[in-house]
Amino acid sequence: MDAERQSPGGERLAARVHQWLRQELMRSRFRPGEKLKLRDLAEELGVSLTPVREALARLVSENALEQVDHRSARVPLLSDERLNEVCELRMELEGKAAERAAERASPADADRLAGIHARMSEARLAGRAPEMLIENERFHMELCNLADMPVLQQIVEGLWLRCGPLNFALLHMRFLHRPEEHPHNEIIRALRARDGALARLAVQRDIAVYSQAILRRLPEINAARKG
Amino acid sequence: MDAERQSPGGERLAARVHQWLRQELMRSRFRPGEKLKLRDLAEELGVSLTPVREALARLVSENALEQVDHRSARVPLLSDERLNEVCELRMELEGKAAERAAERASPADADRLAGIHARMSEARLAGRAPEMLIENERFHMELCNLADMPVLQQIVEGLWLRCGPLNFALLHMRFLHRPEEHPHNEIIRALRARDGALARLAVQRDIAVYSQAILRRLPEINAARKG
DNA sequence: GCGGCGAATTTGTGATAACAGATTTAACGC
DNA sequence: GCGTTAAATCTGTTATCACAAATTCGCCGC
Repeated sequence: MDAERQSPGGERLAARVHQWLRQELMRSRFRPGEKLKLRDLAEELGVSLTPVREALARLVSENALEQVDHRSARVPLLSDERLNEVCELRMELEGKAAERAAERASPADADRLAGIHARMSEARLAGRAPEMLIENERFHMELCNLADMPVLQQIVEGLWLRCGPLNFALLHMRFLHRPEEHPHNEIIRALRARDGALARLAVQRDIAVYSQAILRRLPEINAARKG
Repeated sequence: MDAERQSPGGERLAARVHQWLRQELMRSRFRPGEKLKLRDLAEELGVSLTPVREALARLVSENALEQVDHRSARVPLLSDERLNEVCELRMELEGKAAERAAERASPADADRLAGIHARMSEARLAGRAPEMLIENERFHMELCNLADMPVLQQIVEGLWLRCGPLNFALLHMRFLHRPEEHPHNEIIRALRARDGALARLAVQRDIAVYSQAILRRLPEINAARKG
């Protein structure tokens, strides 16, 4: 770690740690309730405490982590009510984003979204579940991006980050939708038809199904929090 | 500053700096475009760079500040579009909060809100403009609180924080509403009548008027950013 | 005067060390 | 054996230091 002391590419170390942690969180590497330790993370990444500390502080601010006793940071445990609230807000905000996206998307945008969904379906059929999660996130983020509302997009990203640690429960789950009637397909159709209302309903249906599926598993997710 | 070296009351220094900066931001002490310097703030507060650094990192995460060139943090400049987006989201989210608040608020809750509004009106008539801003914020936050949706409340707080630095423009402004028809009064009536739809509309009207007023001043706000 | 170049200062970043509170471990007494 | 307590360790917080990138300032040549 002495080899490249100061960040050479103008890239800040703290930002890299932050990004890395964010990704690991979305990949459900850490379980709800797990405590993240400064020195462990610093050693694994080969950096000092300082950038890790800054990254954790930022993640706490984003509510991706919570400060347990004014001391250490841990992955939050979501109660039923809290998960319901997050999903309700996602339906509200992603619904609005989808509506606006449908009103402004070009055919090329719709194609791009279709490509993401195709890769996601392919990953699912091939059993590459983590990749499926990543592509699913990409689909929703790209849809938000098409709405051209950056503040809204940041808020939605924050809401996703809260649910990330729960998604490992999806890894061993059966299909949530039958492929031919996946809400993503309907979203893509809505974009092509410039039908805002349809896009909103489709994305809300997608979230509702996700919400129900996770909610059923929530007891066992929160029970196995000793690790 | 050597007097109480280590935080005695179990209070973290970084948290205190964060809270202090947040409040100064809401009181419009710093102008949009102004750069916040680590060593200046550290000296003013009598602490070292470390806690200031963490506080700034958190505020950047909350989008209360922005990182300008991957280096220093500054108070964001809001474009017309951005301000419009923030206000649109506030109307959406605070509208929802008001609706839920109206469905669950007790008469005592309505009284409390009426008390806050009374203090706000009093401060305004007495010419204590900064106090008026504080009480106005308190009114909206308390309304969100009554909705019993903590995630929603956090998001709304974040949106307020983005507008905080703009509010100094309100200090020298004429009344936005004639006192007898202030939307806050209608909100209180809606709470007493358990009328969710009315509460939503009233809060949205309040925000819309605010939005228009600030929007008119935005050019001069952003012009005087040499600070 | 004016423009560009280089040194000095400013400013943020990361590592390290000292420290305090909490937790774990160990030992002792009963 | 069991409970209590004290020592050792773990863990997060802060201050200080060293360093690099950016900015500022001043000097020189034209």
